[in-house]
Amino acid sequence: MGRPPCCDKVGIKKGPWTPEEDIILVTYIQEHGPGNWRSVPTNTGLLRCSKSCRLRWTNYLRPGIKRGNFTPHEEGMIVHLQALWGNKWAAIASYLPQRTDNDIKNYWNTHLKKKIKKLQSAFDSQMAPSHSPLSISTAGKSHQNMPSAKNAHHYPNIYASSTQNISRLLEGWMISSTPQKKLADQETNKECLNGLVEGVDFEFESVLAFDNGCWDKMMMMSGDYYPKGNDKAACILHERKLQKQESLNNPPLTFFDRWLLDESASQLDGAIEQQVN
DNA sequence: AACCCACACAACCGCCGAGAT
DNA sequence: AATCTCGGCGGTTGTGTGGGT
Repeated sequence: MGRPPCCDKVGIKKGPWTPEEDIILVTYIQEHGPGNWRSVPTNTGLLRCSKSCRLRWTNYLRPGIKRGNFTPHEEGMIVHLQALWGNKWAAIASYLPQRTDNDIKNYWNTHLKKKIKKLQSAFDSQMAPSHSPLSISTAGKSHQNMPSAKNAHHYPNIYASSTQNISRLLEGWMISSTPQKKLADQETNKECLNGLVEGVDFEFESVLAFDNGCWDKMMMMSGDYYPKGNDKAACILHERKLQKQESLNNPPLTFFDRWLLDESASQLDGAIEQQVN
């Protein structure tokens, strides 16, 4: 068979990351920028495989990641996009700034799938399946114009907050007042408004505004996509990659916008909220 | 108090594509 | 053209937590 997975190597640690490991990883990435993951375990002394380091950074330590409950609008976005594209989590995540594909995938598998199953059976009992807007999509493989992907609770109070702290520390490393930070501020505003319609709408619009390469630009500024500290050649190469991605990453939103804004979308949100209550 | 079980989610695995050699 | 390396993605698993009995 093929070569053994990198994480099967002797001496490679598995399991939950400790705060100490996180700090080592974050410190290294602060100095060298994300990328070249192969060299990370070697240079940091971390007993983790490169893949594990990359995932830890991408899903948890990367600045600007929002954790915690999904808003009804985020739920709605996920449901619509899943229906549209299937289980293309990375693509869906590209329309939900601050959420990782892993987070969305988990949320779908643990919450939304069940909710929709229930709702769908309720719909099915009342009308023909073709009228249901809630069918769990098996689409995805057939969609050629997909946007390309890029992108402790076990110690919820202590560890999650330590991760947040690391993220906050990193915000100082980021360029101040990035679009991402503005979004975080908007989110804070929204939370302050505590469910007021204005606040929710504000966030919703900001989500829809993530078009025309905003995401890529944001990621560049956050340092996730841009090879900070790497040599010039790597940067040029990266620019080329970005240009190439940009042409793939920005599907026309007009259809999607209309979908999200049409009546069925609000019906769905209502249905979901009803199901939650 | 002890056990069981469902849940939530972090982390891993396997596969794939792109780029380099 | 073939092979290798790296990084990304989606599916799945492992494990701690909390609620119920």
